Order: sequence, then C-alpha cells, then structure tokens
Amino acid sequence: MMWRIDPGGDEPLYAQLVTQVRLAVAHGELRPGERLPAARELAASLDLNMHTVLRAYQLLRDDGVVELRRGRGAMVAARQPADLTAVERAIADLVDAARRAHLSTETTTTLVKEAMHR
Amino acid sequence: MMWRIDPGGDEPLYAQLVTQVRLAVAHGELRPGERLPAARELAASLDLNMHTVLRAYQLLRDDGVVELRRGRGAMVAARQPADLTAVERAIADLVDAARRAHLSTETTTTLVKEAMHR
DNA sequence: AGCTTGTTCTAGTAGTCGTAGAACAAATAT
DNA sequence: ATATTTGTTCTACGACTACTAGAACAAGCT
Repeated sequence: MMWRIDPGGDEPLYAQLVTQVRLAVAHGELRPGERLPAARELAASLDLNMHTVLRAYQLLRDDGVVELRRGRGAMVAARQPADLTAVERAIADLVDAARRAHLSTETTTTLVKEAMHR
Repeated sequence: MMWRIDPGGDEPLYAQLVTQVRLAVAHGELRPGERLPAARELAASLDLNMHTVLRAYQLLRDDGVVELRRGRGAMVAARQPADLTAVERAIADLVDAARRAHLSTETTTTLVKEAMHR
C-alpha cells in the first residue's frame, strides 16, 4: 500500500489514485476480496481529502475493480482477470515495436485506445 | 480532413482534436510536409474558437507531430515513424489478449502507459 | 450501545475550458 | 512595396472541474 500521489502533477489527484489501485490489482499486489484502506485513513496517510479518495474509489467501483459497502469499507472485486501472462507478453512486444519505430508514449496509447474501441 | 468534435464529450475539445490529428498522422492520412488547415479556418469548419484549435496545434508541436510558423501555417513534421506494421500487429495481438482476459480498456491502456514509462 | 465506514449534502477557493476581441510579427502573395 | 495570410500574445469573461472542508446520515461490525 505504498502509493505515491504527486500534488503538482498534470493529472488530477483522484485519477492518480485510480491508476495506482488499478495497477496494484492488475499486478496481483491486491487480490480479490482483499480490503483497501478506509477512505479517511488513506486520505490522512496520503495527505488528501476524504472526498478525493472516495471519488477514486467510486470510479473504481463503476469500473468493476472494487466493491464498496458502508461500514465494511472497500475491497477488491471478486471477479478479476486471472491470467495476464498473454497480455503482459503482448504489451512487452508492443513497447518494443513502439520503441523501434520511435513512437511517442502518447501516440502509442492513442493507437491502443483506438484499437480497443473497435 | 473529416474530423469530428463532440462538444458534449467527456474529453476537452482541444484534446479530441489532438487525438484526431495524431491518429491521422500515424495512419499516414497526413504525410510529412503536408499542410494542415489554418487555425481560423478549421475553427470555423468545426465550430470552435481559434484559440482552442491553436491550443491543440501547439500541444502537437510540443510533441513533435507538427511544425508551426506564422504566415505559413501548420504542417506535419518532417520526421515521422516510417514503418508501423510491426506496431500495428503488436496492437492487434494486445487487443486480442486483453479481450480474452476480459480486461477493460482503461486497465489495458494504463498497463501500456506504465510499460512505456519504463 | 458504540464504533467504523461509505453516502450525501452544502459550500468555498482555485484552476481549467472555451469563447471572444484585439494588436502584433513573420511569411507569403499580388 | 503593399496587402493578405497566419501563428503569437494579451486581456477578459462565464461555466465548469478539482480539491478541500464540515456536517449529518445509514449500513455494517464489535
């Protein structure tokens, strides 16, 4: 749970938190059913407002990454992709090809997003 | 030059334009040296403000996609990735793997961005 | 009963987004 | 040379978002 939030970054604080939790879940650092820190608690430790943390949690809930219940807290959703080895290999290949083509990160992710949306 | 901008979208107008130009260049619809519409002209045809178009153009310039000179206009930068076939195949494989793993578009692009930044 | 935790509400400040108009400078066209 | 085109820079305004803050509330746990 060693997340870092950069208040001076170009990305909104809640979006940074969404990204970090998303990656932690995808990489298996947080497992299905595992409990996340309470919003007030995490807000205190990251020096954020509770509402900012809850906004991130609610976006992650809308995305099916976590489940939220009052009194109980936030936990990683039960249904998570099990096997990501094929995805990880595909990403490694893509990064390699993009590097060789001198493609920027922005253009690469734009192309991926376009391809996913079809 | 049939770009569409959605004023009601969640993404800022200038960002939508950046994406469309970026894709057009990456897909070879706009070739190096080719001239883009003048900011005032494109603004009129897309029903945007000139400043909004120029903001997109300037971001693309900062990214090395286009070159801007007053009096002359905007043109696609000389140096562009030549061969994207390997990238496109890698993206197709990635999309396939992500679909099979029931991975969301957001998580997939987050993972790609993370991998590119290393 | 008491505590924890997400939910919802109002509210205020700061910044971004988009529009608008104007003046200006470099490149081009006549 | 002169006029036109085009990006650059400046100020300005209304609308919206981001973030913080405090409070009251409801569901779950101890």
